[in-house]
Amino acid sequence: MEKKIISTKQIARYPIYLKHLKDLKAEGLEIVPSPIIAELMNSSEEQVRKDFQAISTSPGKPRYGRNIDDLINDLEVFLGYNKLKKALIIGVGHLGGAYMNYRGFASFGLNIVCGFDSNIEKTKEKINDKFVYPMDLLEKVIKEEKIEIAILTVPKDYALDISKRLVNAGIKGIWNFTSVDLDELKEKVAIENVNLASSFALLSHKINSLK
Amino acid sequence: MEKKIISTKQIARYPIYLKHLKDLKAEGLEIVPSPIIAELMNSSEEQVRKDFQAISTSPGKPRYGRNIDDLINDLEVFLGYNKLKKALIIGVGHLGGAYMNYRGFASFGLNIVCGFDSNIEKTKEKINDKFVYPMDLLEKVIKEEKIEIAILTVPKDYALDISKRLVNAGIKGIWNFTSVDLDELKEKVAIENVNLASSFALLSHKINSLK
DNA sequence: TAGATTGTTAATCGATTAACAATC
DNA sequence: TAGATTGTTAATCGATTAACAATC
Repeated sequence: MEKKIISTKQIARYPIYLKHLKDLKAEGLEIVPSPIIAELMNSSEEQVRKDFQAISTSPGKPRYGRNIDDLINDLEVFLGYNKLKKALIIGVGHLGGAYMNYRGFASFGLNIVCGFDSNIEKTKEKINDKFVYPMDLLEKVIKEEKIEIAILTVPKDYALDISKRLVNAGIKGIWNFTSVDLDELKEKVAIENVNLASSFALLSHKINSLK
Repeated sequence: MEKKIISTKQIARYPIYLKHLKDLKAEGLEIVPSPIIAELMNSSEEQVRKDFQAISTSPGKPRYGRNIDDLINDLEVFLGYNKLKKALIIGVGHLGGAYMNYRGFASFGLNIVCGFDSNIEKTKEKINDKFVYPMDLLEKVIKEEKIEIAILTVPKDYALDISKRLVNAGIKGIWNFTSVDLDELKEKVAIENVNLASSFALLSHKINSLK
């Protein structure tokens, strides 16, 4: 089987497909034709078909569409939701604390093992049943627990130094919620930036366009 | 002057340019040539020039580059950071609460006026000096305070109904942190989605590619 | 069979990259 | 003047959209 090249735009769409498919399944649907999905995605049936072809293990059936269970399974396998991954949260401030409590990560197969914070006061009580450790235990915990992913929610002055420690300790991916540029590490670790400033710029521009 | 078409990708880049330019200014730089910026952005000098040309009010100078203060000012005007905009946070849970406390919004020109929550207990004390009001005051506050932007951090079952109320009350833009599809409202209001599932899918894919 | 939906191949569109003349 | 950087125009690249034959 030939491996298809999958663009970042496609990858960003797959979780949205999955959400819609689960909704349709909950409504009792068993077979989904691409025009139905295109409608929900505000896209075209051609794009839906190409996207599904790229990740599906079985072909669609002309005149019917695709089996919804197969498709959900293919998407979950592609997205890795079926494989459990251990993660930790670095910086248990307002945002980090919110993510300690967020239940939605479990649906990605993401298991938040614990948090880390440089403030000793924060390490004195559990959040959502998870320990918050002091920073000097970082390397030890990553290695012993075989943690793969770090959710980075620290103040920006600490972001780069801590990221280097994460890489050296064996972290495979950094989900970067700071505004700091970590690109110098991207040969050694997967980095995904969540940039509120970019997102807000898009909102502003849309507001101005609507006027 | 002819208006240039600016793509969403460009718009997402502008806040990142601004950050780098402010860093360079802090280091004492007064003139920036595009190769320097391209290096920081991990992009090409051609792209940098095109991006700046699209939003700048003055041309660059061959052999010198561009004046850093002019550029910062042009970017801030384009991004609307110089215009104060009132916003409110709907749903003061973990994430909404974190955003009530987040200081970074001020740099976008965003003034978080207050929060709203359906839980009466939450309305009894201020967060970061801001009131949390019960939901039945929503329309009144939006109109009296002339609020433009809503930051939506409610549980997903409430997202669509509340969004309709926001639109009817005159909100211009919804920054949607829920996983709910609000596209049916997009003719009436600007909507920008922050989708953690898509972002995480990109991280996972990068991790798998590095292996 | 007829027709809806599939998958493939070709055309279009848009963004990035390259080439190069203009200029301080 | 020489040369670095600009802005413009052309070429390339990639993703989306369109066209259409295949098929259940």
